[in-house]
Amino acid sequence: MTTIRDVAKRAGVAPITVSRVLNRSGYVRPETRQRVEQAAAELHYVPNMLAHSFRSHRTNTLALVVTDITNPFWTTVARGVEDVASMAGFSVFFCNTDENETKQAQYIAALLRRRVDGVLLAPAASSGADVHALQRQNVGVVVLDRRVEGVAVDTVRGDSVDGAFQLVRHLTDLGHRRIALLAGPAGLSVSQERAAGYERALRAAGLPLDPSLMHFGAFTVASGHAMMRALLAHRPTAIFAANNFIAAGALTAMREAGLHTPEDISVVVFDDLPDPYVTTPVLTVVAQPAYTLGKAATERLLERLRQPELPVRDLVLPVQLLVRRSTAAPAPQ
Amino acid sequence: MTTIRDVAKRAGVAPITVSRVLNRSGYVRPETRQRVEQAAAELHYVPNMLAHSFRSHRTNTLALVVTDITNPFWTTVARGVEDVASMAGFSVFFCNTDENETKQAQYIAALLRRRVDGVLLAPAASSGADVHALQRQNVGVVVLDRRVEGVAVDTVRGDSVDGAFQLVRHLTDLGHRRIALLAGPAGLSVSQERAAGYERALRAAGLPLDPSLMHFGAFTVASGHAMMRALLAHRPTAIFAANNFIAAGALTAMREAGLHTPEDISVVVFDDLPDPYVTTPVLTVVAQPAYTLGKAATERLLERLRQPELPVRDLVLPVQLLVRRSTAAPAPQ
DNA sequence: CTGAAAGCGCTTACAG
DNA sequence: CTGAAAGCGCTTACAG
Repeated sequence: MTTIRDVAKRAGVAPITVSRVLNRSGYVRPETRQRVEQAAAELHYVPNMLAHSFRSHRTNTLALVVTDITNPFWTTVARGVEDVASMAGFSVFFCNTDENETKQAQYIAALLRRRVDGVLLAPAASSGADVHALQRQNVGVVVLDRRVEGVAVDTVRGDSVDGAFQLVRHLTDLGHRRIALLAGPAGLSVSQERAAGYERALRAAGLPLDPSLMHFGAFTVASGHAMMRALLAHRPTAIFAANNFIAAGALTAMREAGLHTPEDISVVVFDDLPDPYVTTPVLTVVAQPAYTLGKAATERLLERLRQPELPVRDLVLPVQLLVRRSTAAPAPQ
Repeated sequence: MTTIRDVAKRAGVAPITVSRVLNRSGYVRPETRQRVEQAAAELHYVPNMLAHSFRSHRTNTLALVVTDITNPFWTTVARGVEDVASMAGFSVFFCNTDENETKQAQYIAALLRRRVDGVLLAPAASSGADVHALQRQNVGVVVLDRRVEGVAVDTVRGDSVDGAFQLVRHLTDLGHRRIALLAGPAGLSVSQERAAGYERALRAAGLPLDPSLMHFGAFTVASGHAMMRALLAHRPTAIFAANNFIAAGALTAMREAGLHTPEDISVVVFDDLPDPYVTTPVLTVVAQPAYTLGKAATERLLERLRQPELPVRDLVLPVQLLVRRSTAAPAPQ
């Protein structure tokens, strides 16, 4: 394996000069630079980034920790992250926690051992412990999609309260009075905020909160299915699903019960499903700018790596209501 | 930052003994082991994996290079990879090439600098150059989904010829005679093999090959849309889409032209769309065992890292035909 | 603009 | 079962 010393020898310079050329650090005479570059090329020199990182305390590595890599929302976020990172010369570890705190803690521990420069974290729980562990070791952190308690940390997320409010107001405007909420885990800020938007819209329409219509579960197809089944006896005329996978499960449960949308029950959803999956978009949704979210979060993280003293910022991105034919006025009683 | 020396000092042993305890390498007296473990815990010692990797020439890192992280097929493969890798103590870099050879070469170069132990590669082109570059530096390689020319390398993939044959035979059995092929890039083995299965099924039914019904493009929604538009003038009664995204584009083009499936045109597709996206599965598809594919490929890679002299193997996984209501007999002329 | 020396934090290769 | 010495391939911190 050829090393920086071999290159230096062939170019007739000291190793440190080769290092300066390769990293564009410090001044090198153009003539010298060229000799070094030629020597490196001739020897097919492959820099050992491990040695570089070990010595310089910089790995040029980020990690993206998400809760479900199977969800197109996160896949799209991942593309935004990947594009910005690779453009800046960073590689990205992807970690999938399945909304599991233990898995998350294990990943964070592994990332600390690997000395990643920064982490983009979609937290599986609202505890700030893992974020704190990272910050204590000087790892940059940006929290995605959800908020975390007890630590000062950059956050980039969509506007859950407003998105939920818009969706549910659309239903109340259509005349619905029995609107159910199918939310994610009760402990997550996104669930709470989407529930808050739901409640605000009901109040604005002068409707009472009915606890039998409000369900918390998980952001999965299975949970959406289970919540919808439990709900059917309470005869809602419309449902608000707090994410796309919950909606998918709920729709399956409706179909199994012989119910159609919007004739029997109107459906609105937080999070769109991208193009390839739905050739005919049906669901009324609030679309989050997922790619932009990944991009903005990564840019913020890189910024923070350059300037660690930057004041913490909570960036809330606007969401967009897309009305489609899954909603209609309720059937007359 | 506490180091292995600090731990050694506190435990009253030499650094190498700490190393042996932490890596479970070599014999250590249980008593000594315990003292070391306690010291490490008390000091909140975080091993520096960079130093470890640098010295031992082992990074415990893999990379998964795919062509489109947005496609649920690859997402599911990724889960299989991630699960096996993390269980074995490996972290995974995810790289997305967008079927772009240049991007792929850049990623491979970066992975070489990072000294990953192994790479799972879904090649963007049939050239074996990048595989060869990895092998030359003693990086383990398993090729996914597609074959590559001119190098001996492990391969794990679905049975494209048979899957295509089954789908198209299903159409010929229904009585279709004008069956179109919407394939991916002409240069990829998957495209060629799916075209070969298509041709074999037509021959088996005594049908001629009609070049005006055979189109090659890309594995994208846009390409499927464009190919379908070009095709409409030729009045096929059925189409075989070589992947799910091509099908999605084709269906949109059909809808824009006022055509329905299966009344106007029957549709069969290589690759399923997973649960959440289609509450009512409609398309007749061949489903690949994507999770198993990722799992099997990663297991094979880890095996090869342990035994580099293993003979090369081409593992072809069976696929499964799922008949659904996107297919019917052609309308009488 | 360039270089000699030291050292990052581990593991390898011996030795006992 | 345990340890002293050397070294992995770079960059840091000086020096000139």
